[in-house]
Amino acid sequence: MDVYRPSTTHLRVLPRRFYQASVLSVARDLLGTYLVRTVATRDRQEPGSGIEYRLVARIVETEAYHESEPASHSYRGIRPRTEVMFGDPGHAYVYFIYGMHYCFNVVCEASGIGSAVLIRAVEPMHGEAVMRSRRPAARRPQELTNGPAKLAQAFGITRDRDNGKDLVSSDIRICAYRDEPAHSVNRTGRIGITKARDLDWRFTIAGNPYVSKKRTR
DNA sequence: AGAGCGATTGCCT
DNA sequence: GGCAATCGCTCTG
Repeated sequence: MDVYRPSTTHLRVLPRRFYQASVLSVARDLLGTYLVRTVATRDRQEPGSGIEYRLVARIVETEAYHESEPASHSYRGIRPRTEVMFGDPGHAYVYFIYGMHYCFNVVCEASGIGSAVLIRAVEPMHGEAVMRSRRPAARRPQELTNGPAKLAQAFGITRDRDNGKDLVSSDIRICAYRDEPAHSVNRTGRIGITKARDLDWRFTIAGNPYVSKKRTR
């Protein structure tokens, strides 16, 4: 049996309207879509000749955040850091946490409403070699991308470089795959937060080995 | 101005 | 399971 590896040519970029919906439905619907980073390099032998490669991974775990609940960065209103959460849907919100990690989010709902979906885990499909080189601490394949800061590292996502980027047209995009198989969704409480613990706003693809480990606490 | 802490990870026992 | 790393953001005074 062949390894399941979607062809890059059969990935189509999700349109703006996909993101202009309730944060909970977007968080659920992002499962089974593909995070794609296109990297342009320069050929050493022939300067000027364009070479590019792609990092592709399937989204398997998400969490919703909304201005109406205190666990969200947007709860305190518009600030320099949270400005993009209140901006147009379909853009990247990247924040810096614990003095050393970045996390990648997708802005959704209408402009003016502060909401975003945190991408917590993805399953690599293309470009594993590059991801491994960026994640030397990873012992097992799952450790490449089974956590929000891990996948940001694997994809080279940082605040300076990527915060505010348009996911419809920039070098970071999210795509649907034509022949993506159906999956079942689990819904649980969010990980690592202390506020609004009662909300089941975390979505995972049931049984996927790249779903992040749940830590006690 | 300063304290306290966070949507995490990796190393140690 | 415990805990250090490391700094931007928020709140308090």
